[in-house]
Amino acid sequence: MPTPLLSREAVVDRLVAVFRRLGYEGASLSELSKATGLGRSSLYHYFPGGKEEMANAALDRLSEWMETYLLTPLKKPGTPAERLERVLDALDSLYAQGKEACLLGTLVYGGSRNLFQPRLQESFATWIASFEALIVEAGVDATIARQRAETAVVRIQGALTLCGGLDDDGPFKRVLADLRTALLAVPGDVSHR
Amino acid sequence: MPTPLLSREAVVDRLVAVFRRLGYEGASLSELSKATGLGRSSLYHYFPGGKEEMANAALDRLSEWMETYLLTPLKKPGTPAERLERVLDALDSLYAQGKEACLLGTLVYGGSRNLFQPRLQESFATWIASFEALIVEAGVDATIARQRAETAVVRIQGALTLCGGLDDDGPFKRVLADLRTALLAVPGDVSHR
DNA sequence: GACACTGTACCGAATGTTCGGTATAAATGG
DNA sequence: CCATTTATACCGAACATTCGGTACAGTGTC
Repeated sequence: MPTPLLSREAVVDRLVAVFRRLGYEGASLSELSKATGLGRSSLYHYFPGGKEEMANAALDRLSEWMETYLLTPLKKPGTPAERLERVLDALDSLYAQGKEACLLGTLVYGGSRNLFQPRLQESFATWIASFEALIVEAGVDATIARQRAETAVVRIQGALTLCGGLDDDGPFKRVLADLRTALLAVPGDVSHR
Repeated sequence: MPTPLLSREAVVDRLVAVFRRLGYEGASLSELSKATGLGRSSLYHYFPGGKEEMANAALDRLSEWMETYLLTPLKKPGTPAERLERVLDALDSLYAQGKEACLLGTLVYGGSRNLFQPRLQESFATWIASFEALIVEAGVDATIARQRAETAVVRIQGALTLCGGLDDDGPFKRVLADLRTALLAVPGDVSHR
């Protein structure tokens, strides 16, 4: 076969970008075609299931990302604090310092949430769970760790919403900075939750 | 002239509901028509500017709501704690205990954000400002009050995103419960931010 | 020649929007 | 008090466009 101009991975990356920016309903085939440089037929060659399969491929890509940058760091060497640092750096770059939206958020809002909800559910759950594991490992009580992990994801998501609405990446930067110091704070110190 | 079946206010309320549920692109005229009981052309009688004007009417309605339930309570009698209680109750019911999405969030995600961004910006800003005023009044330092107010809105928005993704209203309930006790905590106590 | 891929043309359905027209109720005028 | 006008509320049907999706005839590589 001719060398593809774009690897499948690269194609999916561009799909992800469009879905993040425009949402599921807003991401028309024309837009997806323009963004990938592929004609309609080529898109349907790679994704016979059409737009829905493209969105699922985008979600696959995100799961892959989470595997790499959230779950794997749990098993890597280093203190919990060091590994948290790496995770937050990865999130910072994933969301372009608060300037780009979250694919999960994009799919949560928008009329086709039900199409993807099982996957959204799973993604959010493993996200929280990975934070939780890290916090527990830092010596925090399991119950507190659990709610602290949820709060962390809540704050990141909320910050992204606010950044989009305010057209200002301040909230995201502040949340991330705070999480860096607050997420692993030890039991004696009650200054964070 | 004929008696209207629905007051304009009632019509807008139903439009709001559809936009919240489906987003701007997802809210088709057929859907808006079905929800209001008005034919497509009748909708254009009320909103000559079409779908965009309908969404703006929805945003007007939200501004009205904020005026009533966020800004007015600032000037009402009662301790800051009492007034905060009322504000959070109002938010709890606005979002149906976490089961319904935020119109602002819905418009932030979705490809037509730029159409509404000035209004989104203003809404988020006054929301934060109203919290801030309440916190300051409770005797908290202005700088801390500011960031605490932002965090509160961040957490509410994030919780709503998570509730949608997880199909579970737990996060919203927990955030609201925490805000009830944490938002006005006095300077000596550093247990919240 | 088999295979992976792509461009073109096309489909039915749905999109947002507009037009022509009807029904009703209040206001107007005698 | 009645007839006529006028303003409003609404609908059905059609508008052009775009939607997601398909059929097919290639093209270029192994």
